[in-house]
Amino acid sequence: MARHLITSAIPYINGIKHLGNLVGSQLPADLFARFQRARGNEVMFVCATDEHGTPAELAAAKAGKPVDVFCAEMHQVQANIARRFGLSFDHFGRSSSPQNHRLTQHFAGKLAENGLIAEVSERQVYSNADGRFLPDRYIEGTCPNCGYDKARGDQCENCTKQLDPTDLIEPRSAISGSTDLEVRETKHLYLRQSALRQELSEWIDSKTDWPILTTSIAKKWLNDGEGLQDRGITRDLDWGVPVKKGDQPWPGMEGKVFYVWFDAPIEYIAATAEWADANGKPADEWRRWWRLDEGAGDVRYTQFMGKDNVPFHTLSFPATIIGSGEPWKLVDYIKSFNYLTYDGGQFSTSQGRGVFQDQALSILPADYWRWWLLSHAPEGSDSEFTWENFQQSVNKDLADVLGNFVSRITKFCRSKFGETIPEGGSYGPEEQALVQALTTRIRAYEGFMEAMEVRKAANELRAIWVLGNEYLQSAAPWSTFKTDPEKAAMQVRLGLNLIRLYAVLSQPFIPFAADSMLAAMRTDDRAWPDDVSAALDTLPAGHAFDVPEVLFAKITDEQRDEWQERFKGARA
RNA sequence: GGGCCUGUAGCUCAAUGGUCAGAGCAGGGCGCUCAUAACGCCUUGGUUGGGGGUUCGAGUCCCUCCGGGCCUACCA
Repeated sequence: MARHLITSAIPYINGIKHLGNLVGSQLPADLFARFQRARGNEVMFVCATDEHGTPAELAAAKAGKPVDVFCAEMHQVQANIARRFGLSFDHFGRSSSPQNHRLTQHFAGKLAENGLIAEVSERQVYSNADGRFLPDRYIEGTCPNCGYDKARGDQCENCTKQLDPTDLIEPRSAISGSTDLEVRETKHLYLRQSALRQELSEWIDSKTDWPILTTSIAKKWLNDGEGLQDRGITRDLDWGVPVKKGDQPWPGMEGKVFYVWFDAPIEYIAATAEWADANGKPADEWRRWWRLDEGAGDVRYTQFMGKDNVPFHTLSFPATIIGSGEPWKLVDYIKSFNYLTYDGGQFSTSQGRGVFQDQALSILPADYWRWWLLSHAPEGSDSEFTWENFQQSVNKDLADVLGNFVSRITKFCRSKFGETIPEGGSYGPEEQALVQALTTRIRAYEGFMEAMEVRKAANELRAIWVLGNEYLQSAAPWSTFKTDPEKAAMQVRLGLNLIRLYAVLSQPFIPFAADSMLAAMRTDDRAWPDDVSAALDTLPAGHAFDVPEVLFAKITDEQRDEWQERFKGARA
């Protein structure tokens, strides 16, 4: 039995995410996790909220709440949304957990022991009015290059010139607008990634099967300019993991915390530890997923993320792990995604453009979104959400092809044989051909799922559904019933068994509908169809079932128009 | 500016350098009547963004131009 460790990029805490965040990491990760479990493999699927950093502090302040309270609340909100989308995390943790504090401090201590931490004294902008150091992009002013008056300290959005905050004319805090700024000396820890460049480079070069999107971004950072640069891993903030060297104080670093991007990936490990603690399991239960010397030798580790996360997962986090000198599990495969765009533009949290996760769930069941998003996953390039496409795809694939199949066969059986699987008859050539066609397509489906070819897997699954309609059309039990009721009984029995088969195969994509289908067939047999012929004998003659409610109601033109209007911008 | 990705049917996408560039949707025709006016079969539709080159052979490799997107290290 294979063992799969699966992590999804951890969503930031500062608000409810839009659909792009869902399709870029959590949803495909869930698809893969569900598939591997369905195949009988052992799976550890973890995710968490990413809770540290300046934006979290500012969002909390805006909400008028202490940051820890704000994060605890938002964690619950996000956990609830994730549950309602059917995201099957074994644990949904928090990067602010005590487990992550300990592990982050542990890694920093090991890196320091190995000479991979440098203490650097630098000058940063401090805002007296805000009482905090300001990250470059939180400083605004007039661009010295083009005169644009809302240039940010890292770059001018108008002329795209790279800037240093001290270049700005009349700089002010982007938070309060205060011009009472000063440059202060402050000391920070840097992770000496440059010292690990060769090792990282060879490691990346060995990953020849990774998506181009993943490796090209990594190589750019490794080779651009002077090569991989060291990265500051501490910040002058109140909220975060206090800087410590293992469990010891770090002289000179009092009052500082680790940089969010240092502790966030470590949360993958910590979330697994949180899982063990939450379930009353001893530490070796989680360590067997992460420590090569404690049982993780046969684990395959797959990460899912949007392309913006790639540098941290291909370089910074591996540098942390390799640099620790300890046998922690490195990622085996990184599946990265492009962006989902909304009606020709970007989803925008600030402008309320596009559909947010809570809104999506408030208008349609999760499976509608799961199906559309996964079958249109932005694998090769960015993909676009439009209401027309969404309505068309969902109505056709889910309502017409799958839902109507379930409806027509169950209702036909009820009217001719009652709500019990009918007896009699045996397979002819048509049924043999169907089994053969199903087998071919199911094997292809497995291959695509194994390879995380999400769109291709969706296409194949849809083609499997279509086979059911093709069979019914040519078998025509409504005709055979008139001349040969036994044959019609066999055809109907096969059709009803297809519903269970489809539920099992479709469950990674549309888990809620799959559950409804199994419930209607009054079975909980989720055995994977390694033998298709046997799988179609699962429900025997005499087995009672229910005609289910409409599985997928269609999206009407009126609904589509209303939603299009409602979500075009300026969130209520 | 630099780097990377991308451009294939009206739309969304496929195609280890090798038959006539294929699917789904949309459009058109026919069939069926079990079904959510659903399903099935057939079918229209292409100078693969433009131009040049390498090759026996290019959607695929090279050069160049045009369009779209992303990244560029203190947002995460």
